[in-house]
Amino acid sequence: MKVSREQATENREKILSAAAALFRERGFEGISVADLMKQVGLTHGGFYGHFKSKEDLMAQACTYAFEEKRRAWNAPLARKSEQPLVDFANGYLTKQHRDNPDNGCVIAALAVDATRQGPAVRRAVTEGLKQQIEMMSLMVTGKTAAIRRDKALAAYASLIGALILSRAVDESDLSADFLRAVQEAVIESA
Amino acid sequence: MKVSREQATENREKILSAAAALFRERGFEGISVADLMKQVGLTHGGFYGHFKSKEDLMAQACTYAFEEKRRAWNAPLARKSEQPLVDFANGYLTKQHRDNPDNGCVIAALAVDATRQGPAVRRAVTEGLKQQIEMMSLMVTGKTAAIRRDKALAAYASLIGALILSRAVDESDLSADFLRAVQEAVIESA
DNA sequence: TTAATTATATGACGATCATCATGTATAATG
DNA sequence: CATTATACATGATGATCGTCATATAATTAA
Repeated sequence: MKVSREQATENREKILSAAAALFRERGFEGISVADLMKQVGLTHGGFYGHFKSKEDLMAQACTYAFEEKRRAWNAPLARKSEQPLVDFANGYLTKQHRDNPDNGCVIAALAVDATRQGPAVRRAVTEGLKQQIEMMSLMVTGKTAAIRRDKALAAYASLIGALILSRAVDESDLSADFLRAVQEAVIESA
Repeated sequence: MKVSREQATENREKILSAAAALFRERGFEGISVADLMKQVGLTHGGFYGHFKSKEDLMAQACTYAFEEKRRAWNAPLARKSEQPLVDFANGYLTKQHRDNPDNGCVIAALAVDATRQGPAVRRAVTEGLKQQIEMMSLMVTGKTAAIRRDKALAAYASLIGALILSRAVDESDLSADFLRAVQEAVIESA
């Protein structure tokens, strides 16, 4: 059955959106092409009309998810907060974010997975990460751009580390401690 | 073919050791039972004489790897270094460590994977992580034990974050920058 | 309206996987 | 030495996977 050109474009977008969520939630290998298409309401065969391969989708879904998050995370800068980094960290290191990876940070959810994927995925992840770092460079203070960049690199490593650890442990107190301890460390360093 | 009881124990140990390395290198799903056994020089059938399931092996391999690393990473404390945290970070944030995950930090390699595994794996990872945090609490300074623990939590998040990011990106300059920036941040905070 | 195009559905392919049943040769036991 | 126990080998099972060939039906173009 064919579908209007408009509908087809919408379907493609739905696949991307569902993949961006499911990959973050379950990892790249945690969702099959068939299951993904089922979630979108299509059958598996149609997938290859939209994407060259599953790996092609992985890369595009990462880029899609990065763009999706960029606007939301730029809020502290957009509203010209006095302490944008602290605001950003406060939003990033929440239980809400920890418990909803499907709508969360691409890096925290998929960076390790991406290490084991092909060049296209690595490329997409690196580009998204670099844009994140650029954004965070605007949130820190420092005499030179190089100093600000280093601060951003270190701060981002802290944030994704804390989120990953808070997700990995099976003790809720310890999980919360990671979020809080790094939040306080960010505040202190600001 | 049967094998001496001693040889069987040795084989079990070899499976654990190989799994601890291969899981860290490729992720839990990145190595099959058959391939793992081949690396050890055995066939896949014998596996289930040693382990209840692959997930059982995952959990045991994590515990094995944690113990393997504990001694090495305790060195700065054992030699009563003046700045044990800095020494530890200097060893942790190296290209050598980045490029050899199979012999490296269990958490940096498998924490995200573990999030998607069953209770046994989560348990093993949480226990290993807690011991790491305890060790790092002895490397930092602070008035109370609670303060030292918070410092250790934050420092560890930074370290694993930096290592994960340095492994994920496909630009060697950026990769090195993550290692260096966090190294400097640790030195500064000490 | 007719013809060409194409988005999706159906079904199949070969590969890979975890797991298990069974066979076999050797160690352990007496 | 004879018997039993068992560690491992072989091979099979059913499930799942990515991918593709083909069919179908509806849109688009003429």
